[in-house]
Amino acid sequence: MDIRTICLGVLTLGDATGYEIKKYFDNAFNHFFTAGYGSIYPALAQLTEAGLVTCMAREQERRPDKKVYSITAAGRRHLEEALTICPARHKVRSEFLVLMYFAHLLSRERLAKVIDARLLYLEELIDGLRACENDAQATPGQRFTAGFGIAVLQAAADYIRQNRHLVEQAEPVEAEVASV
Amino acid sequence: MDIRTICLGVLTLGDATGYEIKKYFDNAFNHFFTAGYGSIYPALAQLTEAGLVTCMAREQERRPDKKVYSITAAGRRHLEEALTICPARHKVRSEFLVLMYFAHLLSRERLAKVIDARLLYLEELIDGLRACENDAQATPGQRFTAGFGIAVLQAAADYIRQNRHLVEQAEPVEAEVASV
DNA sequence: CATATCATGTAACCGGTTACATGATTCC
DNA sequence: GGAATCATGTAACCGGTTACATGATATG
Repeated sequence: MDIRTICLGVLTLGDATGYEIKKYFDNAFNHFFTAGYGSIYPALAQLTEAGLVTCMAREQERRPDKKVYSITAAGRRHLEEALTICPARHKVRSEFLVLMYFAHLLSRERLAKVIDARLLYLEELIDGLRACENDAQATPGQRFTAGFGIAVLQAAADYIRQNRHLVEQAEPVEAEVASV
Repeated sequence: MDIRTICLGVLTLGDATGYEIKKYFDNAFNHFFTAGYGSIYPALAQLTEAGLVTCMAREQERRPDKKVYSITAAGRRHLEEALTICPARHKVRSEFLVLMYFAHLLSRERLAKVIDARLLYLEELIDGLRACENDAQATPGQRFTAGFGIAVLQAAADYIRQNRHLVEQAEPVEAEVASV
């Protein structure tokens, strides 16, 4: 599944500009999918070319024209097809956990800093998700994914707090200069 | 942080071949970092060229020569530096959660199948991690990351079981043909 | 006065994935 | 007999990231 498909999905929730779609990635999808303007604008251009969305330019003074995209009937069909055949993977790429795995190669300061920063960030994310979950307007899917994020991120934070001693109490390796 | 750095890290745990390093990615790193041969072998070649590892070829009959890699002193220094300056991100890319977010666009069958498959896979992963966690030989970092995986994946599985009704009980959208 | 928001886009780059190529041995 | 394991590698591809380009308005 690529970013095009997700843009199409967002447009089923209402017409939107690229700028507005980006906000979905920053807010709702924050904890499970990311995309920058460098992906979204080209995706929208490709969708337009393929006839899966239409674009209405609204002139604005002293600003780039606002381009409001709408999904077409062909776009809806395409989206349903895509959501039916795409694999349902869940991929994690965690430099944080790599650092924990090799914790014995890090200085105590670095280790503590990395862990503290991670905990701080997790709390931020969780706070953001609570707002989504409590939104009365949210669809079931939106509530489910927000709740999922809260549950999983909270479990991560709890685990880190309760087990950081495992890596922090171990002796850091002194780059083979320890003896002699 | 790229795959080169992780290969270097694995080699601090003992000499290894590319094939053996792949096993780390498949077992220990499974839940937080992936890499295929197409990434590992070129990484090892680049590390060798940079003098960060050395390579001893062991001849084998009727098989490609086994190449055993060892980290050098320069490699250790490079690794420590890399682990000190690299960002500690944790990135998720979940097609599964995208599907849940747009659950109302999926058929009931598809939705149930996706959820069941995810639960099954989560249990598999957790079982694999328990073996790592209980390994008496494991370093603190290895135990920490395995425990982390168990905690987080278990939380995910529990959440899905307890809340799948949120998305499964909602009416699927009938592609705007519902009325008329 | 500086930062955030609104608003769109392009081009180069990079790194990882996938597919291909080869082939014997051992276990079920 | 078929699948899994051992064992290494290359080349094309693709998709997402980063950096660049532009610039007014509103908020603190």
